[in-house]
Amino acid sequence: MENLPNPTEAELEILQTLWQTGPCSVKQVHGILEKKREVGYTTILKQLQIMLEKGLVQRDESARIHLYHATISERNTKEKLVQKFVINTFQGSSHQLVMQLLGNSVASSSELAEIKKLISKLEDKDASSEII
Amino acid sequence: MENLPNPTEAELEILQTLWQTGPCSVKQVHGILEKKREVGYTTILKQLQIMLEKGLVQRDESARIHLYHATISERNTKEKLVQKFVINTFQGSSHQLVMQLLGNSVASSSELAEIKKLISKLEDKDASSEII
DNA sequence: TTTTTAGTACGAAATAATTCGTACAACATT
DNA sequence: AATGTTGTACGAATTATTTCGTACTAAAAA
Repeated sequence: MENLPNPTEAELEILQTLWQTGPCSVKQVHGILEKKREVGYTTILKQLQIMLEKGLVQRDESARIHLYHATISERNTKEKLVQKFVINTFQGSSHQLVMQLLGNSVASSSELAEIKKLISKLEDKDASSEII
Repeated sequence: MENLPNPTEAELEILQTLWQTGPCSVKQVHGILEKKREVGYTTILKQLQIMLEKGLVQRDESARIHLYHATISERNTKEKLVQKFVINTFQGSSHQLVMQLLGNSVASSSELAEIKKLISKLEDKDASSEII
């Protein structure tokens, strides 16, 4: 349970690739990211090396072509990032953020339904804890 | 309608102060922020000067003590920051972010009620647009 | 008028983040 | 074996962010 630093923006972009694709060579990561924006091969290589130093990724060096994989889970990483964002931007009030998200983004009706379902579940939990 | 850069983390901290308190001198901002963390007076001064250059704040120089105020609205700024965050972290899916927020943060029942109310309103809007 | 106080301006150091050029190494092909 | 191809390593430039020391200026106090 080490305490790794939060990934930076560029690092997160690479992590997303690794989460989605699984273990990747530098070339693979570069190929994927280059479709989104122009970026040099060695830039990605260097990023991955830095992330290795930080412990954000590990690599399999048994073959000549090293394969990198994320050492932190998508779920956990995003939770931390969200937490930090909420503190910085909404002084810790995630409720405010939810309200703004609902107000701005046009959620589809199926998405709204899903959210309502989750809320009901939460309310049930709430109610049962009140009984104690 | 200029297009100003998004504030950095330290800049946002200062903006929050200005939004909450209204026009402030450097000393006032410093006084407020120093309660949260140790920070030098000239650091805040310099930040405000940089923010002035960027156009994030304006100042009233008519008196000896300059008064700074935000040029960008809290609402608008946070919308942009949220948008960027959602793109970086959730590939643009604000729905995912909402679900994670609800799942993690323990919302109070009154907050949940408020969210439900907003959803109903959104569903009404949705329904009326479907009729077309 | 001299001195002290309270402010702003300026420059620049420290740190972090991002990017890439060049060199070197291993493998494949001729 | 010689040559080309495809990797990794290393160093360093660039840019953004954050911080603060020192100098200067205007006002207030003595």
